[in-house]
Amino acid sequence: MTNLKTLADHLGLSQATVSRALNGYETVSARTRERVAAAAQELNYRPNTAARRLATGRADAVGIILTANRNMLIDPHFADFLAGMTRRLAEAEIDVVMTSAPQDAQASVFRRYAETGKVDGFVVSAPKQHDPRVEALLDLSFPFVVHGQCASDRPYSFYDIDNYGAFRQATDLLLQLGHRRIAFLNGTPDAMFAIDRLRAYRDALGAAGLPDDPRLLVQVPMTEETGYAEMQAMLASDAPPTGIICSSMILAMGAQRAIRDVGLAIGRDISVISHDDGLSSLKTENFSVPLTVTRAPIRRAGLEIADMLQRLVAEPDQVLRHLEPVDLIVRGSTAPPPVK
Amino acid sequence: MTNLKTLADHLGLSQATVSRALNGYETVSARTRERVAAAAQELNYRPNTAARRLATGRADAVGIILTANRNMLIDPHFADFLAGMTRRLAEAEIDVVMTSAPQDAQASVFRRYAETGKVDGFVVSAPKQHDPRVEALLDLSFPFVVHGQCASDRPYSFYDIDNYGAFRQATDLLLQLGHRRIAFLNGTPDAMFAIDRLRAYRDALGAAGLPDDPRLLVQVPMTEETGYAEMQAMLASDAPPTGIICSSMILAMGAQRAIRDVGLAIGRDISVISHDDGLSSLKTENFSVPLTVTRAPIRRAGLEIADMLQRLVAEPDQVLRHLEPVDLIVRGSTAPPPVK
DNA sequence: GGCAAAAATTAAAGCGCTTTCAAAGAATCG
DNA sequence: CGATTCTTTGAAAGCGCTTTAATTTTTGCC
Repeated sequence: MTNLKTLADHLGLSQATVSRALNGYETVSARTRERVAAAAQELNYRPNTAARRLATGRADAVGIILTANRNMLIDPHFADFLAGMTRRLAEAEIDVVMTSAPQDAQASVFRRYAETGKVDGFVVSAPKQHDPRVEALLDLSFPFVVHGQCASDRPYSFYDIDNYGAFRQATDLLLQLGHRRIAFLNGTPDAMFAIDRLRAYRDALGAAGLPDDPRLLVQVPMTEETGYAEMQAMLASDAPPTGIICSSMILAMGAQRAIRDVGLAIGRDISVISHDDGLSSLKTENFSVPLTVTRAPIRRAGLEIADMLQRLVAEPDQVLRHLEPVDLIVRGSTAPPPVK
Repeated sequence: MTNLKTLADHLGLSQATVSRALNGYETVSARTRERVAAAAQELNYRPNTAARRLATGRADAVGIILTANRNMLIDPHFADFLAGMTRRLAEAEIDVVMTSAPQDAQASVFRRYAETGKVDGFVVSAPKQHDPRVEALLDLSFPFVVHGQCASDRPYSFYDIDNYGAFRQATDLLLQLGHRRIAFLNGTPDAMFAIDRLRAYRDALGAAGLPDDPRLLVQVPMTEETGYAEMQAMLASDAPPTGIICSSMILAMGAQRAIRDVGLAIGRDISVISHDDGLSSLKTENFSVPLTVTRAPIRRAGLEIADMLQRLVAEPDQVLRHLEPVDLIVRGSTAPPPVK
């Protein structure tokens, strides 16, 4: 394994010059720079990462900490997001360092990774309303971007989609079509996005002068199974909804199955709107009836957060906020409620 | 940020002693060790990762390189695997370093990561039959574990499930039940596992004296959509299969949808067997008829590979091979073919 | 040709840790 | 009690790179 010294000796130059030549400094003559590049190639020289990190203080890496047991990675949303982010960071030769820690150890692991210099920045995924990870990183004033939002007194950088706007629009659409019994199949309210979406749903109903019926609000883990079970239960009740809004495609898939099971037709007997994160593994085409969706590709979040993180690492004392607008795409799954 | 020097000065000890105390060397007196531990706690000392790496030569990290564009991460199999591996490695304080590179640059990126000392080992996912990544790592004699197998002249470490055995069993089961038109919905034959499985399928048919009908063999990307489309096509043909074997649950989901669409009943009109990787997001319970499966939880692969990698890093000159047996679990989706 | 300024190069310090080798102190023993 | 061994600590040399400050070489100009 050739190191800088070997390479420098081979060239009859000092390590300093060789280092600068390889890092593209202008103070090195063009001729030397070429010679060095050629020799580096020939001797297959690769600068040692640890040494460079120690010297520069940069890790050229960002961290992601998975929650052990509650595996985010399994969540297709997260996988899609991570894939996008990793790809973008790779372009800048920045690694993604991943580890796993149980819920209650998260904040301290974040701190350790920051303090040992393993990474230059973090992305905080799936924030809770009051998130200790965010507070810990703020205390350290360590660069990080939250994917989503939380409720902190202090300013912090985040990328989020306009959850409120999206679900307000969705609910309003069903209201305008004449629906009065609109159900909401949401994620569990520990996640901030679920809280924002619920607020939008309630505001819309309130503005239309409708009470909100607790039987029409379901906040559950976003799996196909629960979507199926909850939809089934609602359809079996005295006063089933004529329209339903789902917080994710996965839930919508379950709901769709329940609806089909009882022989109802989506877009005729019952209207369905889902939020669509544009998951590559779950296209809207999968649904027999094209779905009306609020759409915000999650992959874009990965790309954008990669960029934000880089800017933040370069210049730590700024606060970056990005609120991505969400489109409402109206397709065949929404229609006026059937006349009784 | 307190460093070793500060801590040592604070204690009135040398850096050497403090370092040894923190790393649990026996040559340090118990009393000193405690004092040091207390002071480290108090001053919130964290050893700098880069410095430690430079000094020890270990990175305490293993690498994963995603293929840009063809995103493995999206594949729920891969996500499940990675989650398991990351968790296990985290127990040993080993990081997972992820990056992304286009197909044709993969081997060279592997090399760079090995040569710069960014990681101590690799896991090679989704191996092709002739895989340049494996050859590159063998050339470097760098520790790595292949998740799956490939065809190399040289010995290498791998973890694989017994694909041949599993699909031989599955095919034999259908044959024993009396099926004669058995279809195989496989992944694309660039992946080694698909090749092994196809061989098993063909051997089983051959041993039963059956010709293999090319119309019953489909090798496609493993998505729900293609599963649906291909099953639909087969069912619409002159001589539809009475039994079908699917290489993944995702394909089986698509097939199931196609079968249901034409009004057939799984386990009565048509038998279905799928391989089940035990994905946490896709339980066999999702299927209206409990599925007969060849089962090998992919999460176990993550755990086992994490262990193998650690052993390999500790002692590089060994070759580890693990062939995980696969269970055939017979449930309601298989039955004798319907009598005409 | 001589001198100042600019360009190119180098020596050496430093990043923060581990580890070898040496030294000092304590304990053992004849 | 001095010689010997064992235990504990310390000084200092790396690990392989970057970068500051100093030095040498070139260039430009009168």
